[in-house]
Amino acid sequence: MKYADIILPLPLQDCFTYAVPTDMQSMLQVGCRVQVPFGQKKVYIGIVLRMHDTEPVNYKVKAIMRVVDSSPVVTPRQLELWQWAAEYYICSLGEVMNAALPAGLKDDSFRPKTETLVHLAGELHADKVGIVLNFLRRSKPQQVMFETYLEMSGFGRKHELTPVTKTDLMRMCSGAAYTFKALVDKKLLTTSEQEVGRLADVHDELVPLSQLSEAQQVAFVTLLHGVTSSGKTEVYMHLMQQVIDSGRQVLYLLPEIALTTQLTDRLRRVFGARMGVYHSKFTDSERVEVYRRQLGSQPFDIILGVRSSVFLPFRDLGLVIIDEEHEPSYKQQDPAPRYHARSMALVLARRFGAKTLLGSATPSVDTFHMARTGRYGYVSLTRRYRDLAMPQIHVVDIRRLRFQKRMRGVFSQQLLDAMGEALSRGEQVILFQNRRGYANFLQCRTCGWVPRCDRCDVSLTYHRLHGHLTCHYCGQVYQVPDACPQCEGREFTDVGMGTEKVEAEVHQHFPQARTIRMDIDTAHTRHAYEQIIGDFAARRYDVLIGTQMVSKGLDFAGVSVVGILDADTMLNIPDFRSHERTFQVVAQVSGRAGRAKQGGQVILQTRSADSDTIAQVVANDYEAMYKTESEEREAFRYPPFTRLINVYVRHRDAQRADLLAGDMARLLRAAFADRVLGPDRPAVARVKSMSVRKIVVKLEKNASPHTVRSILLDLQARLMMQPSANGVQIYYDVDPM
DNA sequence: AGCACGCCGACT
DNA sequence: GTCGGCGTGCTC
Repeated sequence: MKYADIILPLPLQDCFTYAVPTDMQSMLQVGCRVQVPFGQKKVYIGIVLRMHDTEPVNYKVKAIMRVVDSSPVVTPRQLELWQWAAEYYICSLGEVMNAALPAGLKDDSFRPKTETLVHLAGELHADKVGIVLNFLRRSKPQQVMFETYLEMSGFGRKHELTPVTKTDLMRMCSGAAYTFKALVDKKLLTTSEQEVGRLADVHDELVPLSQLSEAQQVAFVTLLHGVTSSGKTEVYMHLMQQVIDSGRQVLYLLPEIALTTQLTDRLRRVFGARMGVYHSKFTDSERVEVYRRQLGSQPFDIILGVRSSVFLPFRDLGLVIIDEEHEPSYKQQDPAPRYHARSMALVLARRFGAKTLLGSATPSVDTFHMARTGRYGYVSLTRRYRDLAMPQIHVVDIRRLRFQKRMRGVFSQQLLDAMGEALSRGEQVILFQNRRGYANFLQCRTCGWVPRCDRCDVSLTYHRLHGHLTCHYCGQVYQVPDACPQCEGREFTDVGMGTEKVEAEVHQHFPQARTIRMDIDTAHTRHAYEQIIGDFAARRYDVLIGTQMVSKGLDFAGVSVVGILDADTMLNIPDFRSHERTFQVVAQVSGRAGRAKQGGQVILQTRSADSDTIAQVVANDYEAMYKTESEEREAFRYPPFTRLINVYVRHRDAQRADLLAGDMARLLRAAFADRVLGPDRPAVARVKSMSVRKIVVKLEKNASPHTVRSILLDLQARLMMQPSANGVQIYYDVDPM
């Protein structure tokens, strides 16, 4: 075993082969981290993928500098999953490594957290302490600190002194660091370092699970289609208990935004310290600790985590729960690997022979299709927990109202009336508007000019609060121009409406109402997000105005009215899933109403009042939505009847992007015939100064991912051989969302 | 992804 | 005459 193939955390297709120095040969194992030189001066931490004796030809191998681990940090099972992901999502193993390992395992920066313990110097006998105190008389701070230490350690009261941490000591006597140092220098106190975990200790008392209804007992495998509040979490907890009792592990996946303290606390009360939480908002060191703990002999029985927790090491996984399985945020968008945690979790579960449970009130058409065609089991929980009434949805045709000039800003009279009544009864209101900012964009009154981003093909969003314009694609901030660059006009109108403008209009109609906004601008951190939710739940606000964020499983007992200001923004997105999305979002947002005792009402404003989707949402008829959607998708060959791969061609120069995308499409057509669509300009055709073109490939469901990958990479290589292909970037999005 | 090598504009 | 712009090509 003189050579090792190493995965480096880079977007490079191949592994790199290094020589294993003789002294390392006995200790090196597949899955261990190694430190290797790369290029002229770079040093990387890589993962051993394979060990062998085949001497590479054509280049001189470099040697491994250091073996970081004495035992693997990536198990053979994980490596298999990495390879599956790289193949299926057409990316490099290095990119998968980047997604799979917390940063602390990639850059060698992780140090176990230690704390300093303070002890009485060994040679200092009890009878000498009085002398010492006398001796310290001249320095009051030193005397105080020493006395504090004696007090805290139980000196004179106990035989065995209690360990005192330096942090606690300093806090108790509010002493200075140099005072402490003086005591150590005088050999009165000594210190030692002790490793401590960052993971908070949990000693909660565990509450037994309540008896489950009959329907819940049946739900063991498969798609759990349960309306909001039907008690899905109870079912999950019951199954989790069974699985951990049998000694196997559970992975409970949640979309980022749904991982709230509410849910964590609830699970924590039942499972206590047997559950670990893996969340991107935790510090990297905390994530490293969870990761390492899963490798060790005492792993958590349950991992509650977000997308990336599918990459954690598991010893014996018995159950995977994918909650809110329809959530698009399970799909990683930008840096490769563009993986879908739901698909990865299904693969992971299959490899372990673990049961999988997909839960949603509004399942994805893809998952529902699998259930309908008998490949997944199906359990429906139709009764709302404690038989809460489903909210009533009233559709308001704002197209007609606008035509009749009967809209009052963003509000219909009907919505204003409902809000007014609710507020006067002391109830709360949620307004949903899937757009941040104040106005959608600004427009010159005279010539119609619209400020756009320099680097992206989008109009800029006006944020009145900060008085500036931002690009929601690259984040670039712009000042509002004094005059229109086209006609020198000085007046601008704001077109469209975002959450900020909605809030301003609420103030106009209800000056006394206390309002709060929730979108990425106001809830950028987990803390800010939970603060808003907490404040609203505690009734410190009357009206919550938000984007998608407000739709996620939050329980607000005081809400009786939900207003959806403009359902069309979602409905008209040019994407084959836009109707499914609209149904899901409206259903989820509506679920926020009627948690109150008397059942709430939803006012849905739309310009497409006669569309099928709106009718289906109003009737709460998921099956009808599924039927329309699946017929349409079967006819036009979209998922779940095909598998899509988006091929993106990117170039600094727009014309070259067009040209090369055309070339790529021709190559693709030669291989995949009429399964190829495009090239097209995506909705945003230029991002960060790069022009983007999109080609869609629709493949049969049974097409081998391996074959598809090799064909695509082969075509890509052929494209890159053209001299004109200089500077082009090709990337793939498999199963795009 | 980095980083070095390499060939063309504004400066001590 | 150089310093440095970022185009292009390689990294075991």
